[in-house]
Amino acid sequence: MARLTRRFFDRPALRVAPELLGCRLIHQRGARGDWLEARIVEVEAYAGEGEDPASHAHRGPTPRCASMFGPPGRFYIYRCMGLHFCVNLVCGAKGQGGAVLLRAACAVRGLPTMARRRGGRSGRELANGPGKLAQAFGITARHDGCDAIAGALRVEAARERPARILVSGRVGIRHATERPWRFFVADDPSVSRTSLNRLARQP
DNA sequence: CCATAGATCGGCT
DNA sequence: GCCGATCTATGGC
Repeated sequence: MARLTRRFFDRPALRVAPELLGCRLIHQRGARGDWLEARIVEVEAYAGEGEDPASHAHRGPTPRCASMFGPPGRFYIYRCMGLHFCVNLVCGAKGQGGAVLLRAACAVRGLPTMARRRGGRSGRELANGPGKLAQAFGITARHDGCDAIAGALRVEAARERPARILVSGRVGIRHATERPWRFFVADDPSVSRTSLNRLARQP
């Protein structure tokens, strides 16, 4: 077990985000159930209330983003475009509203279950996007607000730090509010494919 | 390879 | 009403 600490998440999302690369997203379903595990390869930071126009927390708490304002180290899960779910980790002190979006991961354990949930896809296609990652893990709104440190669904510390990390703008954010807050593992096939990848730089 | 339509929900212009 | 922290299927080059 390589548990993360509450303190790890009790920092600005921008600081936590790059350190989540290489960490493991794990979904342990009962003593005899499946063990799903994936190495996180792409994340985005979103700041709290009043700091970041692209963040759901920008204008303060709403019913949807209430868990962003809860204690750090828990999940903020929301439905995107009416269809998919996106998985975030709450960062910073309680009441601030910061979070890191998990955008992509490389599946390392429980591949058959993920493949079934992903309609028979395999390899990098299992979790190379925010909605795909949530689908592969079976994550829905019922995980919103759940503990991400010791729960059945959780994040564990990295065994090895990624060799090279790159930064780019966040995907799908309007130019006026754009910030270089997307972090991903260089040359990793499980990173989502976007034109921003070519423009990425060293942190 | 690239562009686009459609699914469908919460929050705000 | 409209737009968005998305993905897939489809059609064109």
